[in-house]
Amino acid sequence: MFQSSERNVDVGSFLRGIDVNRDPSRAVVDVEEDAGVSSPNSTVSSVMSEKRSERELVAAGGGRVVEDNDAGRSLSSLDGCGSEDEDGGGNGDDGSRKKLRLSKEQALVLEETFKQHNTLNPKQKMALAKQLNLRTRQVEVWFQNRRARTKLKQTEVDCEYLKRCCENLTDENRRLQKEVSELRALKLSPHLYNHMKPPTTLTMCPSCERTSSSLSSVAPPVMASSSPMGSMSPWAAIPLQQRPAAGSH
DNA sequence: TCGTGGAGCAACATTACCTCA
DNA sequence: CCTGAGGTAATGTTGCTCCAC
Repeated sequence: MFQSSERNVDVGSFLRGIDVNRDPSRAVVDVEEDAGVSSPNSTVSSVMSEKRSERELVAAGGGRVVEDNDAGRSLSSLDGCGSEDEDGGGNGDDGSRKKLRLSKEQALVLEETFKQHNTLNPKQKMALAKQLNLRTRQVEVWFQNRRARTKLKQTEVDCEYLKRCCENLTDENRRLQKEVSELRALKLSPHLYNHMKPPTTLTMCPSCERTSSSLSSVAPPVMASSSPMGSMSPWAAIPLQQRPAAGSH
C-alpha cells in the first residue's frame, strides 16, 4: 500500500484534537459491537482481519447483495443485521466480498443524519444501525465514506473557485500592465504629458507627495506561491464569507 | 507524576464490486 | 454480450487520544 508521508498534515488533523465523539460509555458499547471478537489482539492487523472475517460473514450470510436490492423492499426486510450477532456462515469460503447496496430508505436516513452531525458517537451509531437494520460497522463505514466524499467535493469547489480567482487576477494584471505601458508612453511624450490633467484614478500619497501608483508599484502581482494551491493556505487572504461551499450533500 | 501498552476512532488511500451508458 | 467509467461499500494503514496500570 502506498501512503503519502504527509498524510496527516491535513485539515482533519487538528480537528481530531476535538474529539466530539468521545463518549464515556463507549467502552461498553464497543464491547457489545465486537462481541465474539474480543480476544486481546496484539496487532492492529489481527484485529482488522478478525473484524473483516466477521464482516464478510455478515455480508455474505446476510444475503443482502445487490441482486436483492429492489427499490421497494422495506427496511425490515433487510435481514443482515438483524443478525448482528449471528454469523450466518455464508460464503466466507471463497473469500470474495459481496457488496451490498443500501436501499433508498436507508441512504435517505443516513443522509439526513449526516446533515445533522457528520460524526456519530457510539450510541447514535448503534441506534441508527438498529433503526436501519444495519451493523454498526456499516453505519460507521458509511459515515467515513460520506465524510470523504464531502471533503472531496469541497476540495473540487475550492479548486474551481481558486481557478476563477487566478483567472481574474491574470486579467487584472494584464489590464494593469497595459495601463503602465500607456502611462510610460505618455511620459515619453512631454508635449502631450504637460497638457494632460493628471489621471483622476491616481491618488497622491500624503506623506511623500508622490503618486501612490508609481510605476514600480504596478509590477505584476505576485502570489504567495506560484500556484494558487501553494503551500500557504490559499484561503488566508480570502474573507471567510467569500469562500465557496460545496453544495448540500 | 510519568511512561507504556492496549483499545477505539477518524482520516486517508486503496481495493473490489456493482451499475449503467 | 462486452466494456470502460463512475459510484460506493469495504478494507488496510496510520496516527491520535484516552485510560488503566
